[in-house]
Amino acid sequence: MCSAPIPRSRTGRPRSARADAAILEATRAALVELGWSKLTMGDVAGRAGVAKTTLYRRWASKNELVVDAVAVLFDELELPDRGSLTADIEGVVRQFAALLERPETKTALMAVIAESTRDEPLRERIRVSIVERQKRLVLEGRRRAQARGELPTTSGTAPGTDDLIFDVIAGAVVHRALVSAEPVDAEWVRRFTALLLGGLAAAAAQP
Amino acid sequence: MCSAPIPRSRTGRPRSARADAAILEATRAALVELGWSKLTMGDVAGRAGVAKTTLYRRWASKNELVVDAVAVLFDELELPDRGSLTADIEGVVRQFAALLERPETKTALMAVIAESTRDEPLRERIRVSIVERQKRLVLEGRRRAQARGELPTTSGTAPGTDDLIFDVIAGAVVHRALVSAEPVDAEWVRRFTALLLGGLAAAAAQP
DNA sequence: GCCTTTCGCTACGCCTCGTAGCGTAACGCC
DNA sequence: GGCGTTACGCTACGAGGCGTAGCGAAAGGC
Repeated sequence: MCSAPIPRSRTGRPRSARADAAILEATRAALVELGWSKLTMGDVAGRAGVAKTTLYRRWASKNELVVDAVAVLFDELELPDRGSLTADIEGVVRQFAALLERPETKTALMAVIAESTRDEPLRERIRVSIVERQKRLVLEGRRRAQARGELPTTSGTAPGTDDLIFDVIAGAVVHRALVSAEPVDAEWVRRFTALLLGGLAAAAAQP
Repeated sequence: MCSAPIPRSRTGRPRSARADAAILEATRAALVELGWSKLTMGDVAGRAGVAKTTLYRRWASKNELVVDAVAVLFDELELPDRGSLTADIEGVVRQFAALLERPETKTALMAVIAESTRDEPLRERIRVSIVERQKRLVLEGRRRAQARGELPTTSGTAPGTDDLIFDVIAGAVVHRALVSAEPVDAEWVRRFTALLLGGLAAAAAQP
């Protein structure tokens, strides 16, 4: 999330936090207007009102800049208690779909993932800033469902189940929205959730 | 799939089919070596032994070229009858995962999908050349499972079910392999298939 | 008030893009 | 076999982005 992890000198002129915010905001604006492929570092610098060199002092490449600019959007995802596991899943699926509808996430997410297949540090950055960060939703949802008695306790659950569920939910929604390019409407959400819950129930029945 | 659909004049020197094949092969080789972002049209032309202008006469952009170069790889997917729906699903999931392990598909697939979010014709090209084309696997698998009595007949199945299943399978595997960047090993395949089948069984029990 | 670091700015070499123009090569048709 | 048509290889070009270097000025810590 932060442009320079920690090891920054204590002396000298400090980096402008204002510039950081302006750059990330400008990056998102540029993504909306231009999309990933036509976004240029010079353009972002111009929008943010900073010099291009300032930009390169903080982010080594367009990839890392965009990851940071988009990552914060995913933190908007929430999991309010809707009373049942079904409602909780449907709610988060709808939220995630809405997030993927936004042009800046739509055009950036797949692009940085594509780049990450050839760039291990970038993949790690994505994993830490976005993927692992949002698994909290699965953990919270399961914890709540267990409290309600809708799912068996953790002791009876195989390790890696949360990862599996996360891949299924996020993967299906992304594929529906960006690859199939068809709407994630109420009907689809209902049916997908029913499918997933049916699978979870079956798994709970016979470990 | 074909570079120029059909409306090509009958007179004059015909386009070299040899060049077509060489270009697509060179594109795949370049994807393996350089990845998506560093692949250039000039480089592909050089590898294929053709002039850069020849390349532009057939494909308007790098995006369309790569879609055509990669699309044929997906046709390798097969669905041999493995005796049960479980085995059929596990088999195709393994095949799909193996395909996504190949560097040329790994780096290209996400990239062209990212581009397609801002390029309607490209999205359509992907849909026709790859996505819709591979739904045949779902249709065939369901048909077979119905013949075995493992699934109810089509009449009792809601429309769009095949699309849902396709999004779940393809989405989950892609997400596991490229986003989570963890191996699609035998254990994961087994558990994912069990989850999906449990969901299908539940859906069949109560329409 | 000095030292250190960042800042904005300008300029640069390098590369890729996509196109234009040329002469030549390969085919269908008569 | 000749003619018309189209594709081909080649060269060259302007446009534009990349990433870096070097400068003087500004903004903090001590």
